[in-house]
Amino acid sequence: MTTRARREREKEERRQSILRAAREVFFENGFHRATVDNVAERAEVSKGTVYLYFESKETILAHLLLEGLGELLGELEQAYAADEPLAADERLRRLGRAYLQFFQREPLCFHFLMAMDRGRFREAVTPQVYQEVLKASIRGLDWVVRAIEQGVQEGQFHCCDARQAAATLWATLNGVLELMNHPLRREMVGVGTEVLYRTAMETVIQGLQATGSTG
Amino acid sequence: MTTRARREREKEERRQSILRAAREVFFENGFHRATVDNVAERAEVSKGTVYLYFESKETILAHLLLEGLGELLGELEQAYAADEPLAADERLRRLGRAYLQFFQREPLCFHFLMAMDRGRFREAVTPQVYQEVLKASIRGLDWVVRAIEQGVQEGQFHCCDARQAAATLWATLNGVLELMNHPLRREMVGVGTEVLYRTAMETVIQGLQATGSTG
DNA sequence: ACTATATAATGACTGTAAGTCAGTTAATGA
DNA sequence: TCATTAACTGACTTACAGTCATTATATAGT
Repeated sequence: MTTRARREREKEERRQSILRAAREVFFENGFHRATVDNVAERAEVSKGTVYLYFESKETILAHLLLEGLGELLGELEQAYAADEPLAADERLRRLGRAYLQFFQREPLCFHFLMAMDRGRFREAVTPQVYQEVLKASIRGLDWVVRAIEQGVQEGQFHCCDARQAAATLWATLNGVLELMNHPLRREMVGVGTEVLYRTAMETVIQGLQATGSTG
Repeated sequence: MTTRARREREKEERRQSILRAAREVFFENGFHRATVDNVAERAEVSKGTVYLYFESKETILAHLLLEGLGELLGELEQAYAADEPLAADERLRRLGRAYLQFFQREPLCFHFLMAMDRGRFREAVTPQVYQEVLKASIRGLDWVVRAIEQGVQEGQFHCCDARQAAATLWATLNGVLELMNHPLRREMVGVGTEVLYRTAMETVIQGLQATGSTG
């Protein structure tokens, strides 16, 4: 009975084609202007079918985010690893840059990641999906934690708690991305994303290197 | 013709009472679950009247945000000023704390401030209102810039561009607030808002104090 | 006091889009 | 071939933002 296997494969393909359609439609029109009917049309299925595969419009976006986070994790791993042995601060720079570049490339992911905790989304997405997103975030943060722990062992960093320090860096990068997301905000700071990113990164790294550091 | 003046005062009172009603309803049910009918009912007017005073549901929220930002600016001013002369780092700590406490007290404001740049809101709010929010943000940031400039002059801080450094601190605090906004994220970092705030603040301050600082 | 005019307020109505479900179609296996 | 199950459909329901023709109220002139 190999039919079962084929059936499942076909279902997975449908699912993927709906996700692909959604990615296109959400990207073209923005999430809130895109309709589920648009997605259904693009995927060449009926609206009912879309709801057979996903519980809500927000859930579709959540699964796009999960795909994206999987990719990001791979890129963070690559950034962490290196042919030659690396100093901890250099590892952090590489991780930070990978993070920044990923979300500049995938603005949908960033938007949803940031909006996930809020009203409409928090309610529309099942706890399982939410947990998966968190798990991915934690795995991402772990690369930063690891780099910082290396720095502490090598005597380059002086923070008490590597996880807190990692969270600080993470919060900073998110803040920078959020701040730089809109042209008017950018104007307000009077400097481009790249420059602010570098400033923020170096400031935090130097904070970690300072003796008597708190984190 | 003093009637004109009274008329205008009455209109302003209506407006305020709608805003008050909206604040209550949005706070109780969350913005996305609250309906404009709810707001109208609470304010004891019809829905049509609400739309006579505000262009959209989002615009109401935007005006609540503007009210809040006005308050925040006052508190930042208070935090900056002091009876005795203060060191720059202490000024930054006071500003940061005021910022944190304000948004912990007014989660609606924080949510909207963060969501403002995104789809639905960006489109629903007129450029004027958006500009006003930005102007308030800039005025807030200016206090931080001022404190950092003081630190540079006193030789405590070593950054090239005070505005960039201020933006870094600002981004960091926003990131911390965002991160700590949800219980599950908090669990992920394994530490409370207060502790992460302090870590982040001290890390950035030490980064500014480090010689050869970038920002 | 009476009436014309302007201003403010109303709520039934419209439009849109998410989400549902009774019914249809297609595939599988006996 | 036919019965059974799984997959799919799209017209329908529901909910809510936003509109606008109509009604009510206040003001000013006579």
